[in-house]
Amino acid sequence: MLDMSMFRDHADVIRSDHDRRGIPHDSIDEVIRLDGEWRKSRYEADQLRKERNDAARGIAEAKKSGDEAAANAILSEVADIGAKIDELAAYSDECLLKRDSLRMGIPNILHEDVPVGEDDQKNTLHSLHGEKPEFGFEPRNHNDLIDMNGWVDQARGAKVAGSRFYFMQGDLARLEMALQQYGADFLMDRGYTLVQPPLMMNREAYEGVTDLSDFETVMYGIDPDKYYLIATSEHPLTAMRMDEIIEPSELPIKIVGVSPCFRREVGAHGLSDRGIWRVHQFTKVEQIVICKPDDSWDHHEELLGNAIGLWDSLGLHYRVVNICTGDMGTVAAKKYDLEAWLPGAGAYKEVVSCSNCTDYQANRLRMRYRTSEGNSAVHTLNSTAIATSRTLVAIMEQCQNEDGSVSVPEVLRPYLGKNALESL
RNA sequence: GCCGAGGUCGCAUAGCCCGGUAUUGCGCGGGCCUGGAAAGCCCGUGGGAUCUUUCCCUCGCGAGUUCAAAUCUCGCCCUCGGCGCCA
Repeated sequence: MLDMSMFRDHADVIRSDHDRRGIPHDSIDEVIRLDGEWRKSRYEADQLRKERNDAARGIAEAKKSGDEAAANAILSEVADIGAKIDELAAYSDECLLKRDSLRMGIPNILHEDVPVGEDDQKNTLHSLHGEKPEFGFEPRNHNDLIDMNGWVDQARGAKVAGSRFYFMQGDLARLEMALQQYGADFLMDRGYTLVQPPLMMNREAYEGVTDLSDFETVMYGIDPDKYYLIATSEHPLTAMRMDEIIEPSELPIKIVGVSPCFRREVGAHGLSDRGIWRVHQFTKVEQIVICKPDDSWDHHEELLGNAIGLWDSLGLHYRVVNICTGDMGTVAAKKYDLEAWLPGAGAYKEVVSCSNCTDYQANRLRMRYRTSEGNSAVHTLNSTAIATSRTLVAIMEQCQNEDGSVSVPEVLRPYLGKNALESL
């Protein structure tokens, strides 16, 4: 959510950002109008409240000196003031509520480096990493590899839960655990604190960190308790400090979170999605930074650097892209994706997403830090380190052998105690 | 699940019985003092509006009673403690 000062003093910045995104200005104008209405009615109600408070003080004085007649005189003068205040207050509350629910839907201001374009075809190449693997045979896609090795039981996953649920088993499950451990160790070495978050959140906290439409398409809701299963540990870990005023000495807060992630994946179907590339549940090692506004762009590059260091150490081939305006979403001001090469699919596909959300989440979460000029919103950033299911797919496809076995990346061998994944 | 206690400004606290301007300490920021510091003293330290001067709101949340609610009434949420159940 953008700060109100943006609408009052720099509406032109929001308008030109909407132009870059190719969306209309209606909501901006309406927010500004409602803000004016709110301020006006709020001021009038405040004046009436002042009258009432003055009268109440007068009555208190009169009663203290035993002058009942004077007290009653004041009382009759202000008899109907309460009703007037209620009426104005109801109107001003309504304006405020409308203003802010509209404001929640207005996206963050994009960084100037964000390329303009309508969809992911217009994302720009940032860098290429690792060697594209060459095979002396026709490489298989990961779905064939998990089937022939018995590593994932999709049919029984569908039976006990539903489509896109799965049982992961044997050496692939061991590799999954190794990735979690390795990813967490990698980031702890770089000064990040390991945190395991709650896997469910309440609505209020969740609204602080995500696009509202995600409640329909992404998150699972748990009734009757009104909880939501987290779609990523970014959500609880960012909301962790909501409603807090953070001492500057605590900043930057650097966290590595490890958790299962739950996603409805509404609308995703099709043969190309078979396997574990797009599933309802996976585990993710996530990087989180909460910092002072002036430092956030440096931290954004740091998070990208960590992801690159981690993926380079796995020996995989991938590229980094700079996400364009049309592919950006509501919350981030700038986003890099890492896209791993999948030889079986013959394409680069998204495995890491690295975002600077500036003060957008912090404003909604009322998450501030203390400065000598008062309290000011912090900036929040997040980046995938390892999304296990997709990393497993990249490893399977890039490190596969002709017999269908899969070589384990060097750095993971100590965690598994073997050099290749064996079939079940 | 049952019983009990509690939720007040960044933290800690007083006020609640008996309705009438949110108390004090710590921390933090600024100032005075100093060669410099410490100590001491003074001011500030939640949100908002504003004619820049003042005003309004804020005591877990919401309703009610009242001229007036941190304070009284009702409902809800959360935390802590005890008991029960439990990986």
